[in-house]
Amino acid sequence: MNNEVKVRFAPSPTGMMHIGNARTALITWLFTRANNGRFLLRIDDTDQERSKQEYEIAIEEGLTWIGMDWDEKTRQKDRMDIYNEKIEWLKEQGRLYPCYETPEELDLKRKSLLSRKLPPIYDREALSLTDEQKASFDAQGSKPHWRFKLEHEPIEWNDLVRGPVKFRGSDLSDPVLIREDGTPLYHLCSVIDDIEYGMTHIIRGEDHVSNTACHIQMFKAFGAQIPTFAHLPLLSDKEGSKLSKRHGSLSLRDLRKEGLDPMAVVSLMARLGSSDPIEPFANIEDVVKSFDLSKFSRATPKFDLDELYRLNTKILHNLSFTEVKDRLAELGLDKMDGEFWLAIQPNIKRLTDAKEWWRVAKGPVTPIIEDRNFALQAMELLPATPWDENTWQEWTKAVKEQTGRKGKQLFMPLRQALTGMDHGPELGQLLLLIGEENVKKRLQYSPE
RNA sequence: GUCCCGUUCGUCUAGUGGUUUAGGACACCGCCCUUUCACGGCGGCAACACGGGUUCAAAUCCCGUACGGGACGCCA
Repeated sequence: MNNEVKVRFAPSPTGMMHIGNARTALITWLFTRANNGRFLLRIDDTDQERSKQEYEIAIEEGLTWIGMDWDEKTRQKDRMDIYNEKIEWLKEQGRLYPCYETPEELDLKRKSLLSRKLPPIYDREALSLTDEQKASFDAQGSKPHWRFKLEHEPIEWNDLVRGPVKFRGSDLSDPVLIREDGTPLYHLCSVIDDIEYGMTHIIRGEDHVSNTACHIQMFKAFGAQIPTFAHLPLLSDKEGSKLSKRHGSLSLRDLRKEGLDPMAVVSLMARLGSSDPIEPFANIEDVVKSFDLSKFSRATPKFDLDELYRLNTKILHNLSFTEVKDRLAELGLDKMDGEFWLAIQPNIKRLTDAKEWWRVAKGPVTPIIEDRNFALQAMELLPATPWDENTWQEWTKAVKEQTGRKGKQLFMPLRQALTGMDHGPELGQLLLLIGEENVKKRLQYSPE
């Protein structure tokens, strides 16, 4: 007997890991780590039709990318024996009953109820089937699907996010637990695994709230202890409507491809919708330390990509060269060194901007020269190599004395000639990175 | 359609009937720093969805409306 916190994240491998899903995953994980608990990654792949291994791989990649890990991993596909065993037990308890309606018939029933302005809840017709009727269906070769018989009693729990939640059993349809082909469905597998793996807390999206009502009765039916539940609101888009995939690249894989730092994603997702300020974090351990599930609100937070990029910029501005070295290499900037990185770091918004400054230093650059004589004059005054950190000052001082230019009149033409741009990193540092050859070439540049 | 949830500055939120000229963070704007941009420092702007009610007193309690979300699958 121990009180160790045990939590799982249970995605179904039926699509790419979406930012909304990643948020739930991350919060679940942070809660576990903040409580020194055990984290289980459970692949809910009972839907053989839609589950794909490539998605399972993408999920693991995505989670790993944002810094998550897991103490254990399981796959529902591999646990069919256990489910079948529990199914038999449930049948013996009389909590499972066979139904012979076809999907079309059920659909018709729902539509009919809806048109009478009634909630489309299953009418339990199969419950009153006689043994003869069932035998007749079986004789005709009809295979039943099986529903869990809910008790029509109040269901209540204290949700860690939503507070006290109440349901009436009669407001819910008896959930189908077994398909016509005999395979178990989500509700069954999920509850069994939650029991078998000793989950103490179930943290998931609020799309599961009414499922929880059913699940609580299933936990009871199995004689298991009921875990603590927490249902997080789903994210909405900037405008406050449903987060849709149309709105652009919102899968973890896409965000990664965009060159975002995973800590930007973590920083935003760990704080969005909570009363703690959204701030850039350099490492996930600090996020764990400050994590508090009770600070999350019931309201639907808006997800704004711009906010993610802002955080990304701030995080980038604090990364040391060793931390970005590999990622720069991935961008083809394997020749960039620490000195270069330090010079351009304050001027980049995204890591990919580094490529632009590399180009500015190494060329090709189209210099902007409005006064050719001035540029040539400046070139004549260039100090002899080797250059060092004082060279810029020496040079501009000489140019100033010689030409009488000062301030913006002095510096802007030099910047434009050297970089072809009117903004950028400190020229003193840039000068060294561009190098004598390029500097001379650019100062002598003439169009055509 | 039915049930459930939500709605406080642009955004995330604090606030559980009087302590509130509604607080913070980010964004935005301004100033300073900087012989560019960025970084940094300082300051400013800015909100209780709407309508009723309860109360001496309401962002806070109740009812309704609007808007948004969720659920109502032999998906998870």
